[in-house]
Amino acid sequence: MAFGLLRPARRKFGVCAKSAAAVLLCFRHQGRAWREKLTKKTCGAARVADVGAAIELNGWVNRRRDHGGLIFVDIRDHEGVTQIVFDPQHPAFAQAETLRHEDVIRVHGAVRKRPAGTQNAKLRTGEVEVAVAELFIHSRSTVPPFPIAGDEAVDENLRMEYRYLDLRRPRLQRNMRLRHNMVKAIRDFFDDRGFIEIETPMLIKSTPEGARDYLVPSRLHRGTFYALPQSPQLLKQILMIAGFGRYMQIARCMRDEDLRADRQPEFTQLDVEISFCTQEEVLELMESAMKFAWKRALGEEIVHDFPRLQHADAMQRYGSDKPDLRFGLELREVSEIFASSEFKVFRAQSDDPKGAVIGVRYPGGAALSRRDFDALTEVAKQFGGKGLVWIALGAGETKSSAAKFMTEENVSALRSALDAQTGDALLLFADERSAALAVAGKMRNEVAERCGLRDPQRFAFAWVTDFPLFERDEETGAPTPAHHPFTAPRDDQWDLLDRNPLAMRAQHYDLVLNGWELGSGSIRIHNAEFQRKIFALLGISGEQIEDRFGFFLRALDYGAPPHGGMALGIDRLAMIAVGEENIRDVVAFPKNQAARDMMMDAPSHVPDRLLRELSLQIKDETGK
RNA sequence: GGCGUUGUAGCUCAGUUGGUUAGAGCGCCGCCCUGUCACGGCGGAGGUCGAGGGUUCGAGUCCCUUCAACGUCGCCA
Repeated sequence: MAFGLLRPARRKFGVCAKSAAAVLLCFRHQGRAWREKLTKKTCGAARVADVGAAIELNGWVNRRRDHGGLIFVDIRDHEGVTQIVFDPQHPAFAQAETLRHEDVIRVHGAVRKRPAGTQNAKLRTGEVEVAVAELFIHSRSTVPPFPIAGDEAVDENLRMEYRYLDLRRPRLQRNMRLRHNMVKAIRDFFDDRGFIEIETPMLIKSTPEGARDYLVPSRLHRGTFYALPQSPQLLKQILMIAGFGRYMQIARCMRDEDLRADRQPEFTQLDVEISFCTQEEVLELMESAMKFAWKRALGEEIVHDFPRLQHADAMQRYGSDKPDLRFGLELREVSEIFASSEFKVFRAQSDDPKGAVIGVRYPGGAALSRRDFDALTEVAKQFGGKGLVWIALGAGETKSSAAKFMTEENVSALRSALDAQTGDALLLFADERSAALAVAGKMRNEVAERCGLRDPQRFAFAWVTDFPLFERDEETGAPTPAHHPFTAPRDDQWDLLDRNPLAMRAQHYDLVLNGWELGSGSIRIHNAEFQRKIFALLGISGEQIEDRFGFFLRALDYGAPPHGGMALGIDRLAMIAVGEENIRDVVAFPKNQAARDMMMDAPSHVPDRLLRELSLQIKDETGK
């Protein structure tokens, strides 16, 4: 153990009198002229054209190759890696022998061409190297808990606890840079088109609907709370009323809900709002913004218009309001095939107008074993299904979990309905129509995943339009907003509000990318009277309306322009663009699944003094 | 809150039907090495097998409880 203590202590004072003397010696040797020509460069900069130049490099020790008589060190910074060479005759050699991973150094030296045959094509700087004249050690690193130089898999616990080290690694360096480029492109795009970025407050009023609010207790008004914004929705509408016309913001939003791979409690939205606009204008603008960002940040030209699907159409064809259009495998309703079937479960759904039998094709699925299909059935149950019936269209024979009930006519009708070929399998789901579509839609994605059809290098954007204005609350049966209560219905449908609100279509649109919902937008209600009617329909009393939304309704009373806009999840956008499957990999300091910051260890207890100032008292930490 | 996966050296992992002293690669430490670039060679240190309990002559391995991370359902207007 004594040795273990001695060693770091010695290294900590590595910049000793002896090496300082060596530095002086070095400068005397090189002469003043050389020193004056010294230019500072990044570690990704040196090229053959720089040969002979005197340069300064600062960075981390990425790798060290000690040949005893000759030491190579790869020095790394945000721009790249350069090989530096220590010659045994040089005074800095002894110091170079003490360098370890992640030590931070500065070197002065001469760029020189590498000897023939020793160039490294993997490095941008690989044709040259720097012959070190002087070494200065800015700081030493203890041995990192995981390797920094590569991108090998590391436990998420460790990565988040040592986030600054994880961020040093190539993958997150690349991800954060690409995210920046994308956001920069978006800002430039909107700036060019006359939008201005306006910041909206983080401390706002809690409004009842939607996600759970993060609350901030007020010291000056004890017993009351600010809420952190779930989105700047009402503020941006008020900015339209305030006459700003074209607003955008890269806005932080907070929602206190459970996390997922694509959800963090705080996240970033591209928030856009425009006065005097139509839905069509918003779609065209946002589509152009995406194309511009893709070109600038990824160098990829998206030439085709984004496909547009009506909500009902998306549900019927893909069983989802965020269909993944990288592949086909459309769902087909095959209810009528079972109209006179012996198969009671399917016939019941076929006969019931609310029921349906939905089929999905599984390319090459006939090769699956019974056991595989059993496992697939379990997956279907996890997706909320009652199960599934499978038909394997083998070359020799057709097998099925419902072979007893399946006639040859049934099979051939299904086969043609689903455009299936020999070697495919068919998966059938019978349930209430919306439930059957939902399960089949999830299974469609699952099948595509298994067939390798979800290529992360492909980007399939799509618009989903004509959402219903309201959905039926599953518990109470009452109408509840499909989007939010400020969404305008189609202009020709206001008369339905009193008669049949659930039939109303909204001027509401979603942008979808590779099966992820990137964001939603709508044309908003700009008439206080209509807005009051919507609140009333949602069962909010007059008193509550005044208490929660009074400020907003008053604003609407002073001449509100027609307006609409959209909000896009920047984190998700970046995640998909860089090909990650987890949002944490495009966020510098993410929270874990339990919403903890593992690096800072937040949230944490606070001193009683702070609580007293806020008139707060913790009653029971277990929350029971 | 429910369900699932994972947890063995600093890291990534292996560990057979329960059986002697728990292994490998990388990293780390020491010595050697003048053209490497995942440098190489020789030697060495390093383990609460997530934690607790149980079954057993004997548990990394079987059972129960629990903790953590991740995924997912609920939730996310």
